[in-house]
Amino acid sequence: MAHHHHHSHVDCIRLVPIFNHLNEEQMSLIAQSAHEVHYEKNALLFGSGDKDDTLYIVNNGRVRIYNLNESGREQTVRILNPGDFMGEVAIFQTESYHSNYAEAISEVSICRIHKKDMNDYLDAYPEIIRRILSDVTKRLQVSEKQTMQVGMEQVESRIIDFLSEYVENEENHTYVTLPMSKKDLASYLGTTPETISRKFSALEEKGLIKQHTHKYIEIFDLDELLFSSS
Amino acid sequence: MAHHHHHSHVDCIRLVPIFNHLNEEQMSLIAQSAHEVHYEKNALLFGSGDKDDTLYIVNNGRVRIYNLNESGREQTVRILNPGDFMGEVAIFQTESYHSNYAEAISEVSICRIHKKDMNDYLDAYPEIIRRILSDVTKRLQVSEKQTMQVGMEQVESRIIDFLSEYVENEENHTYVTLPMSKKDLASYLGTTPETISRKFSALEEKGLIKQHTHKYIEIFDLDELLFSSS
DNA sequence: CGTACTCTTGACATAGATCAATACAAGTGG
DNA sequence: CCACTTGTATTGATCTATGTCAAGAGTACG
Repeated sequence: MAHHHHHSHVDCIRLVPIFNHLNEEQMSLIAQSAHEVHYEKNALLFGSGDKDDTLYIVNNGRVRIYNLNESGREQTVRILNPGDFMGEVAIFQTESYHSNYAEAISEVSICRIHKKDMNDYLDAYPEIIRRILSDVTKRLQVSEKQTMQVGMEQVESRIIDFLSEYVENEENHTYVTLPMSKKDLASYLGTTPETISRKFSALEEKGLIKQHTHKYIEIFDLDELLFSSS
Repeated sequence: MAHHHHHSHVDCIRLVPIFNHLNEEQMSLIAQSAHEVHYEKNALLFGSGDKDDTLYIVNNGRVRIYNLNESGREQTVRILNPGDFMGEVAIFQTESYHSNYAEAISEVSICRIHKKDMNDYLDAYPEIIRRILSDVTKRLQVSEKQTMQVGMEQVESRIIDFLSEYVENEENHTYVTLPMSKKDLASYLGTTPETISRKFSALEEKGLIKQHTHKYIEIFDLDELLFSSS
């Protein structure tokens, strides 16, 4: 399922915000203790309750983190892109158990660094831990916002808010390329695919957006769209 | 509204998990740069968007952190007890703005430490930042769990889950003393006071709990209660 | 002891979940 | 490169949990 490569220099260290302030020499030292691992699409990298003591850094591809409730519904927590890391729960707390699930949503290459090694680097280069803290703090902020949205806002507002975070502009076209399937978007926004589908259709009927393909959505008037949600 | 005291030794440093591994001398050094501030019940310590660059440590009393959505509904994010800290968003990220609201839910005394001073201590005593990271990581985990619950679970399950985290035992009595008003509980669980009220009544009718006072709730059979939610 | 919350209960409205059937898209193997 | 299979997306019909509005009861506090 997962197959291993060994390089003397592992590229991913160089790309990652938590390490890229280091010099070449320092980075290649760290790289030596990192294992590169590949996963195919849909592979489960780890599950809730798994004992583990490595930090995962995404080198290539995308990973989805989610939780399961008792009735088996999934709540997507976040999507990791290259340069993002995960598994810090297992590293920075005394109990080394994962609290959620990580799934490859494309072919993925990952660098894994052991807790023990990581601790050495944290001691040697204190800037690393500051960057990690900054990242985790940011994520806490995002997570708290997501909690509020999921608990208090109508689905339509959540969608609009989500879209507004992914808008791009190009020669007076405003559009969004959804970073995940609508199924996963539903899970991220705490609703069902059916409801997502209906709400997108509703926005389209109101003339606010146009769905060119399932993932490519044109936005006619962003301000009006934002206004309509409040 | 808030009145200031100056002590050469500020007690709160001693009590706080992120500092209490330091020796007396180190703690009193830090204490010297900490300001103790008192707030009365219902005072707002800070609001979303406020520029600020201090870390807040709760010395006495309880503080509620919440967010507001556009329609003015509050989502309670967490309740701080003595020893807990907040405001790390403003400290550990480059932009020094609060992203949520903090309100005293009792009379409160707080220690405030400036970003600049804090950074010095982080450099001098690296263990502090590790403890902070561990705390923030833990909170991220809790927040992600809360997101899932608010998004995916029925209100009754959320209540039961909440109760199960606060159960105490005493001479074959199982009970919960609610750490906040039902109004605030509603906000924490992403619902309304009315719904909370109804669900508690429903649990009582099913013979699973008995509400002796508004905040003191006896639980007859915890296992059965937990079972009934799944 | 009365003013002001918080809490409870009722009646009613509705957003969104669920179930089911069909259409679309993408990936696979011949 | 085209059938075929599998998963994703859409749309409709129905059901239900929970929100909203309103009125009364309980509690706490000055």
